[in-house]
Amino acid sequence: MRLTTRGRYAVTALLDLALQNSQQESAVSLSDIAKRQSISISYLEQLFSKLRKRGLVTSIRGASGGYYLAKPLDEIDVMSIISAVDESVNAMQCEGRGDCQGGAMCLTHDLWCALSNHIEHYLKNITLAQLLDLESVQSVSERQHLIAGKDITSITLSTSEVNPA
Amino acid sequence: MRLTTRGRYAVTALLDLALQNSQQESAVSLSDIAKRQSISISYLEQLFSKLRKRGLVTSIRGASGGYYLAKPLDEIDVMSIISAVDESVNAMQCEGRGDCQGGAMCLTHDLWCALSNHIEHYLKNITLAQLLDLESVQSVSERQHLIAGKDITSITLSTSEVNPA
DNA sequence: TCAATCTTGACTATTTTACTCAGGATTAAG
DNA sequence: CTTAATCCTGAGTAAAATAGTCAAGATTGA
Repeated sequence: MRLTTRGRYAVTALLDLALQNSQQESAVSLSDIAKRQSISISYLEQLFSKLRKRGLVTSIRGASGGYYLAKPLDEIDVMSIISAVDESVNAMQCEGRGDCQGGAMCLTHDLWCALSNHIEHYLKNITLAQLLDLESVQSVSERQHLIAGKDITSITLSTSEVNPA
Repeated sequence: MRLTTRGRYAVTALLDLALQNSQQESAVSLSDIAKRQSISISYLEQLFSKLRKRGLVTSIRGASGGYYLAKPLDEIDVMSIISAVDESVNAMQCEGRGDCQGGAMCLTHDLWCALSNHIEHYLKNITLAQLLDLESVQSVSERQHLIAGKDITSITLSTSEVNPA
């Protein structure tokens, strides 16, 4: 199982790209994203290389080049982003093969298998479109001068049923 | 976010302990668990030290000593086990403080916050008692000679709604 | 032309993981 | 009382992963 800052950076960067794309016609350069989100350009280059190979972004080379989202906002989910930059989001060391314990299945195989599926399903159902609508994303992006302030209705992630506290 | 093999080993070991406790009166030694689950004794000692400090197991020192579960099976959930041996299962680097980006909240703060809550809630609702009832745990433990074979009704983890495939 | 940008791949410091090792404390059994 | 089995503690370590940096090149708008 890997849910590290790398995946987080990737989602943040794509969210920034999405916000900027909505404000301007031209491609968005990595140096812009780097400044705004406090991520090093070199590191972003690494991440975007993988994102491009997975078909999540398209690139324009040369001066005034940069990146665009390759798909509509509601067709890019968080799971795709994370799995593009991390090798796996799999909680199982046997990668589903069931040979955890010297070729045989270990006691907790099914537990980790179910957990992986659970997380995967959860992240697959959150798209960039949904994230953009979040109130918190709106307010943070205003602070970062990504977009102009606008009236929004308060939208929350559908986690009320899993976070009753 | 940390869901590594360490947490896995801990759950596996406690599951072994639970199974053995149900078969014998005496305390279960780490060397027994080590043999059956292919985990080194030294590593188990490290894990059980943390599990004891969290009140999940009780120990008996000296010859023919060992461990018992400190609570009933249905009061020990997977989340407690994992958080006992891993520092955190928190997907956020700011640990919920919201100072992800140089003191301010980053764009994806709420997403990771929701994800953490989601996983946490999921794992809190799986207890050792439930795991013991799993058909796969039963069959694996029979292979490991932990328990005698017995007729069981097929019970599955309640993941059908998250794993439709 | 040239400066901005993407592209690629190698390199590196730090941290985490998954252990091992050594020695001490405790206690049931002989 | 002695001994062996066990828990207990803390330090040490090799390998892997993470989170980057660095250098050199390719492309292209201005």
